[in-house]
Amino acid sequence: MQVYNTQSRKKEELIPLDPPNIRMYVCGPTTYNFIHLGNARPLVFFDTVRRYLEYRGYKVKYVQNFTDVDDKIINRALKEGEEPLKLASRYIEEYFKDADALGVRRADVHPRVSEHIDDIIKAITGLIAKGYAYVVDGDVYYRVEAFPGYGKLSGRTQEEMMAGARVEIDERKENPADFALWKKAKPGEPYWESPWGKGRPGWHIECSVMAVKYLGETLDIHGGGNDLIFPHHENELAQAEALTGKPFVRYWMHNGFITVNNEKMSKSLGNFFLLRDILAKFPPDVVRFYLLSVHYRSPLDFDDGKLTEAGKALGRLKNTRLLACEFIEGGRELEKGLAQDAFIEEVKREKAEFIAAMDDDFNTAQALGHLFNISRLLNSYMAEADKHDELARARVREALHIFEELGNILGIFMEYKEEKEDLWLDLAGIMLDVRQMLREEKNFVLADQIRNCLYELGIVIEDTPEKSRIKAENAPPVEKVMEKVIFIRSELRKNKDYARADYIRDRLKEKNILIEDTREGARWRFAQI
RNA sequence: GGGCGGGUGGCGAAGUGGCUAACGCUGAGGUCUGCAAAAUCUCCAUUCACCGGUUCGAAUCCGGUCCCGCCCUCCA
Repeated sequence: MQVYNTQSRKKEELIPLDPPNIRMYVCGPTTYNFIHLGNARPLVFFDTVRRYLEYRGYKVKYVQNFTDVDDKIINRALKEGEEPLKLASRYIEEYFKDADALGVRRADVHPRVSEHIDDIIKAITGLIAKGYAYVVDGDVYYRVEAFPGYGKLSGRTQEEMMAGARVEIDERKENPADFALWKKAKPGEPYWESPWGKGRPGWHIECSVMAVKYLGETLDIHGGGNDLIFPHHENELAQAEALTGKPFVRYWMHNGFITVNNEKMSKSLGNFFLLRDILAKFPPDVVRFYLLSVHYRSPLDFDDGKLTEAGKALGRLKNTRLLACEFIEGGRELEKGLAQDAFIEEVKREKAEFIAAMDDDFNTAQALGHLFNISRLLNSYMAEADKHDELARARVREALHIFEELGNILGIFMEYKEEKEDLWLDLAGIMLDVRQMLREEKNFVLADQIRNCLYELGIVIEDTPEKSRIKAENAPPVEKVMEKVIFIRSELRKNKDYARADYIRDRLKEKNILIEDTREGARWRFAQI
């Protein structure tokens, strides 16, 4: 496998320190708000990396931190009159709601800064002892000059950084590039006791400490957004290597930014999208699919139109899955080997190419292309094949198995909570049955009226030789569906088709719905039990 | 100012020396269908920002020009 390493700026063969183990650390959010789309990209991408590495036989230990001690949290807590740590922990819970929705698996460890203050103090003490840090009036700074490799990740020299530096110069620092390991607490701020007085950790030290604590002195993969390269990861590296004397990370991976109308997403521009708001408009699998449809190192532009398009594209894949499931329904499992033929061979070729694409620096966009190819192969095969042929079913079963296996690496085949029990489906089913009767007696006018009624509710009917199927993006409210049912029944009565009108009434009764005909029209209610 | 990355069809987006430049969306036509929908088939870039160069051969390598994004400040 090839992995692009930010530090060397080229793709390198992935060789873990201790195969088959892979130790992976990804920087998690600072929890002072709901996460936004920009947070979602690394989440989904590195979750996919993890799934793929596991698929390839690696044993992955995955750690993702929460920064729950930070100036932004303190400021926000101050405004809202809440305890900073409580606020942070509240948003950690909210974080999990969003991440779960996107199908992001929980990390093996989710360490929090607030629970590692002792480790951090120990690390800072060690850095001071080794001459890599110094104390100034309750603050502790990292001595950049003492670490010769400083700048090797972001690829810049200290002189270069000086050139365009906009950092205000703190006269107490030995060198303007020195950064805080420990910050003295101002009045009213939360603090922990330390050898240097009351204070809290600086921004970068927590990751070095927690990564080493849970994964060892050398990680295989360390990931995060592009913007973390400098200063965050540069500083993490400087701290960790100064302390351990070992290489901190073998492969640095960074994802590109999300833009909105080709502008960086930022609060000042007012083009900030909370994941929560997006998930209110689009299903989570569509969001996940969209994030993976562009190579992770490229910028990804966001707008509703693009997500709508992604929804259609993903719909193709999901439809294939549905068709294939229908095709193999009820069939027996055939022995392997029997099913081999040119079709299966082609599917396997696409699978091999999918894997080749993922092996090449996790090229999810290209991998998706091969998934679409399998989709087309399957659809074509099913269109030609006889679903009563056991052999054909066995082949479809095998192809579907491959299709789902690959889709699950990307995490785009989410199982929605079962809607089978939903009342609207029963109601639509009754309508469908009535429509079928009407079609059989060639009453297409009314049959089409039923289809249109359902369509207005967002329910699509597709007729096949065997049966008709119902699809809906979102479950329509029962009241709306009942409105249509009553309307159709009244049309039937107008046509003096009382048998069918009664049929509807009887079927509804089975579902505990009573119809009462009045002079003004019918009304309905749930039967008392 | 310094550093990094990028400009591919109507749109999105892969491809980094040689197969017909993937794949998705959109559009056109055909098959299927009572009609639809879904599915399927065919078509839609002689061309990869521009100009030079290297090479038998370049979207892909080199040089230059123009444009865009990101980092250098909290940020995923």
